[in-house]
Amino acid sequence: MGTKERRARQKQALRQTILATARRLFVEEGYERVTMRQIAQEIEYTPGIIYTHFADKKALFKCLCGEIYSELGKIVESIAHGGGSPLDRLRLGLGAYIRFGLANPELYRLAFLVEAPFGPADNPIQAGAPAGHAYNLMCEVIGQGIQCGEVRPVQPQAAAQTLWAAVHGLAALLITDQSFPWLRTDVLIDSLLDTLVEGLRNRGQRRNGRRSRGKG
Amino acid sequence: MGTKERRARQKQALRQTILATARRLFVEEGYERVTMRQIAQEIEYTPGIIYTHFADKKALFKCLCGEIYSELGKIVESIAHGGGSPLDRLRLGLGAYIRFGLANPELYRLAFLVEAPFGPADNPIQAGAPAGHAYNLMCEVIGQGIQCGEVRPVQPQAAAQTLWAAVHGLAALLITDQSFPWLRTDVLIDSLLDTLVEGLRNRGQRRNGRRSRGKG
Amino acid sequence: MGTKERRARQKQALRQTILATARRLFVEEGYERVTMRQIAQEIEYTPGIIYTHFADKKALFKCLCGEIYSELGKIVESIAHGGGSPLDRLRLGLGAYIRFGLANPELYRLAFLVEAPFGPADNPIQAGAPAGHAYNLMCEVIGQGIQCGEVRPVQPQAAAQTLWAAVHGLAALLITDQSFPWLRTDVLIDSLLDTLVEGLRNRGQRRNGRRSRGKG
Amino acid sequence: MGTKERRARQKQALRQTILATARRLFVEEGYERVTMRQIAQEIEYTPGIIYTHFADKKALFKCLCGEIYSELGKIVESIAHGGGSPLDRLRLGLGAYIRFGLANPELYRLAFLVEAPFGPADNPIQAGAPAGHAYNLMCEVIGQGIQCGEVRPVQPQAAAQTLWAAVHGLAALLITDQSFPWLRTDVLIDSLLDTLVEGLRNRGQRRNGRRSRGKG
DNA sequence: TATGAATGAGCATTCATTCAT
DNA sequence: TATGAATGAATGCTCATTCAT
Repeated sequence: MGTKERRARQKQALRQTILATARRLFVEEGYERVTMRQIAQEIEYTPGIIYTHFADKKALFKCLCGEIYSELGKIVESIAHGGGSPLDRLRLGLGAYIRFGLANPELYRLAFLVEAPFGPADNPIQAGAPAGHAYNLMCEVIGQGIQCGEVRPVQPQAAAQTLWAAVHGLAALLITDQSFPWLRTDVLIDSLLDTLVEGLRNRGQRRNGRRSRGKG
Repeated sequence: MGTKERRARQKQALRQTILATARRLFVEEGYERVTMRQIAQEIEYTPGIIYTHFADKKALFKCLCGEIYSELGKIVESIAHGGGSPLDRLRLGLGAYIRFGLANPELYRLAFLVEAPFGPADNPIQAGAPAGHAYNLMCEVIGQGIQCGEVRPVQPQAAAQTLWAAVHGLAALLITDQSFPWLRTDVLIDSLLDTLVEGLRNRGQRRNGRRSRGKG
Repeated sequence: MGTKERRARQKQALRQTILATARRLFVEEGYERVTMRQIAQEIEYTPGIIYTHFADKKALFKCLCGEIYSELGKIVESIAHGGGSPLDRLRLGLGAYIRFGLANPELYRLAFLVEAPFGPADNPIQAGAPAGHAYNLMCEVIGQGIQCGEVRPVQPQAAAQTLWAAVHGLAALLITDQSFPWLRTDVLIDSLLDTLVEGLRNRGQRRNGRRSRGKG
Repeated sequence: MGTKERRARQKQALRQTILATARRLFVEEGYERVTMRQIAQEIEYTPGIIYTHFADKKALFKCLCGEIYSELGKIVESIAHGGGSPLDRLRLGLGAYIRFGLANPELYRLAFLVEAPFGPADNPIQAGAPAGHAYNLMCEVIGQGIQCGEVRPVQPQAAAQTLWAAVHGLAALLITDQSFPWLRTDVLIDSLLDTLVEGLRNRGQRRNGRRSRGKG
């Protein structure tokens, strides 16, 4: 009989409803200001029901974060694994990162801007393989760029952290600070990526840097 | 009567004490986790006294934000008005921005990270003239750089917003995400500024770009 | 139909399982701290099932108490009916009482220590015929002791109540107060029984009773 | 001005009211079943007020226990320090103990029968100097009795623990089990004390006491 | 018979805020 | 001006119990 299945499906659906509602509220109001009662009320259940799906408020929040890190990680990876020169792939990946953040401001805020209730120990950002993996990929790609002479001889890790910081900054400000007279998003993204990529590019004074020679 | 004056002075002093204490606490623990009692206890008064200076907790917080925007703005300005080539001044200013943020993670967090209990409507960031002024200055300096050939022909506003975003990103991540295995702060700041400045520098194919000539 | 019987048997079995599990849990954690869910989980059923056997938590608890009084009563009886002089039987019975209590601290606690959710009105201790029976036996044995000259001429009821109180006290304290630096259980039991039995013993009208002779 | 004093007095009065009410409720219903709300309602204040006098529910309870241990300890001490032979003093002290328990059944219940929310670590019974002191005194008095030949050669600690257990048992049962057909309190106390004291008394130091002869 | 989703009342505790003094 | 007692509403969370299936 399908009774069991239907029940399981319904339970899953409710779980999703809880997650979606919580996600929205956390984003709108911040972790601390959202109450379990509020979430319950929004989904028209009693608070207790949430505890049949998540151990506590923190667990609910963590679950949301996990989802997001995973999504973001996958996107970046898929691009970094694609074709093109290292700097091209870097540019694409960073662009995808920002655009994902801007396309999902709630998620991005949730994952990187909402004050997390985590101690440094159980921060899912590093525990989460996907995010860590994406970071490692960036280091790799930068290393490849250096080897093939496309990228200045920088420390790959420093560069990777730098690049991440920069794109995070743009995403964060655009999401957070909607009252500032920002230029068009496309313009800003291009401007940032131009600056970052050109700032990393090997200008090949001594060697045969492709670009500079091609242009010179 | 000097009595009145003395009283006014005392009141001002108390107000400052409250602000200083609140700043420290908000920063150490976050807006939500700081209680009025905590502040009062720290200054060795009763909670009620705070309400003779500020309407409520939110008002106290807003007042602090205003102060911070102002401080940051002044620092950046002072450097941008100094000597050196445009890119040099830019680099100095951006570095000062990050370093100020990292030296005062508390304030920075307070001013730019989301814990604020503000809706987008009453965010004091837009009201803050000082911050706006610093932004205008950056545009100006970039314009000067373009004119003297040191900087690629970019749109000054786009570049200014881009640069701010990048340095904000680094400050924000370093402050927020203490569980990530960051490299040394100095290395990261230099790496970021190198990338940004080089990414903006005119590679002087025709003219005498300082850097390329010095190295070539 | 054997079906009906089997069902009845199964239901009985489940009831026993519930009782056994509840007994263990109540004892390990106390009435208030045991939850119906906990019991249900332990027997691998859902909480609802308990309500098909017992009206509510209180009823379940009462049922357990009844069982316990009965067990204790039987043990004491069996010994009192055995052989030996009255004081010997008394000593054996009292010892058995304490040892039963200490061997089943859970049950003892359940039956005689205050965690019960009963008002004085519906305390099942008075309803428990078995316990009462054991008490009557004690009076009888003491009477026999007096008659045969082994026991001082005391009021049998007073002595019986006294003895019960004393052994109860030791059992209760040892069970309840595990933080006190008690001596070895055996030592304490012997010490108590020595004192009680000697305190009751007739000091030798026929034999060389010390005191009476010393005084005479 | 007496304002401060009056306030202090009022605060003390409220504290006493809280203690008295809590004591009554804890005794009537047991620690777990009493809620802070209940106490608050009873004294016609909001729950918060309790927390201005006691850190939490546990602290409130501990405070009550402390009071009781102290009272009991003092009573026993004062008697043990009085005049008379060791056994006389012992008898008086034990009697006082029971009578205090019966005269203050609520307190006694609170201190020794209510299921305490303490781990073995922070049980005030041993931390509490008064109770511990009383116990030491008993050992001492018993030791004196042995030395002067009034008491059988027993292990003082074992005897002390035994005696305490016995009187506790009587107090506990009389308080707890009001439905049993107990004889008159006086009769029971005398009966118990007779048995205990005679059970401890040395039977014929100079002559042929059974035990001493066997050993001598 | 047994499930398990769901409830509703309740818990200890916290805190911004008020107000008589 | 400053106090501090007191409030009232809220918070995260728990649990005995119910009931459609």
